[in-house]
Amino acid sequence: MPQYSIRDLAEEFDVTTRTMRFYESEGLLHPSRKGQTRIYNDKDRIALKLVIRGKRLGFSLAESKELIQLYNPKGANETQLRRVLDKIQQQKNALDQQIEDIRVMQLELEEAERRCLETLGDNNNSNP
Amino acid sequence: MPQYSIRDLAEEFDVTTRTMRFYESEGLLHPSRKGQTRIYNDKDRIALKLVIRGKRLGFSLAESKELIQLYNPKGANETQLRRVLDKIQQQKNALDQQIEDIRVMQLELEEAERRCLETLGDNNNSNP
DNA sequence: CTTACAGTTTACGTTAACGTCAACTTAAAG
DNA sequence: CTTTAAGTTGACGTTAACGTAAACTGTAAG
Repeated sequence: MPQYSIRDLAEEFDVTTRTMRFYESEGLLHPSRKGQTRIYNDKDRIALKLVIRGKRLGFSLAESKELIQLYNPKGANETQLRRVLDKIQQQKNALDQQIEDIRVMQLELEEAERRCLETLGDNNNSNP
Repeated sequence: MPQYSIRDLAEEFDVTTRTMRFYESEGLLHPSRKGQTRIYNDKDRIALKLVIRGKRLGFSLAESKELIQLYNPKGANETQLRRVLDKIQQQKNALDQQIEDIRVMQLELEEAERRCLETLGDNNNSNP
C-alpha cells in the first residue's frame, strides 16, 4: 500500500502543509503516525483530491467532508445506508443545478462576445 | 423603465438589504437615488442575478464584478475590447473546467450509489 | 401630532479558511 | 558533534462576506 509524506501530497495538489494539517484538524484527513510524523495513504489522497475539486466548485470544507463520508458506507446499518443514498441523490440534484447555471452563463458569455465583435466591426468600418 | 425598491430585489433573490447595500459599496450595484432612498433598475437586477448565480458556482464577489463588466462594452476602445474578449475566453475555459469537475463528481456519486445498493442487497440476503 | 414603519449611515462583530510566526524535535549529511 | 532540512504543535493574524446594533430621517396612517 502506497504511502505519502505531507510534502508529497502538498506538492501534488499544490496546497501548503499548513492546509493539510488544518484539514486534518477539521476531520477531512486521517493520516497515521510514524513517531509524530504524518503518514498518508491512498484514502487520504482520494479525500484530498475530492476536497480540491470541491473547492473549484464552490463547496465549503464542511460540504466536502460530507461528500467524503458518502464514499465510505463502512460499518453502516440499513437506516444509515438509506440516509446516505438520500444525500447522494441531493448531491446529484445540486450538481444538475450547477450545470444549468453554467449553461446559462456560457450562453450569456457568448452573447457578450458577439456584442464585442460587433462593436469592433463597427469601429473598423467608421475608422478607415 | 421598471424600477425596484431595495426590498423588491432583496425578496426576489432572497438576500438581505444589508447584502444589497454591501454589494453597492463593493461597486457591484449602482442604484440611483430619490432623496436618499435607493432606486434600482433592470441593469441592477441583471447584475444581482448574475452575482447570485456566481455564488452558486463558487465565484467571489470580485470575480462576479469582473463578469458584470464583461457585459458592458460601453465606451470601450479597440484595445479594451480585445482585453474583454480575452477575459470572456478565459471565463468560458474556466466554466468548461467546472463542467468537467462536475462530470467526474457525478460519476463518483453513481459509483458510491452502486456500492450502497450492493451493501443493502447483501444485508437483505444474509438477514432473512 | 405621534406612532409606526421602511429606509439610511456608521461602526463594530463574526465565521471560514487558511497564513504567519515562534519554539521545539527528529533525521540525514558533512 | 554541528549544521541543515523537514517535520511538529500552539497561538495569533488576516481576509471576504456579510450580520447586528445604534442612531437618525422621511412618510403615511390614525
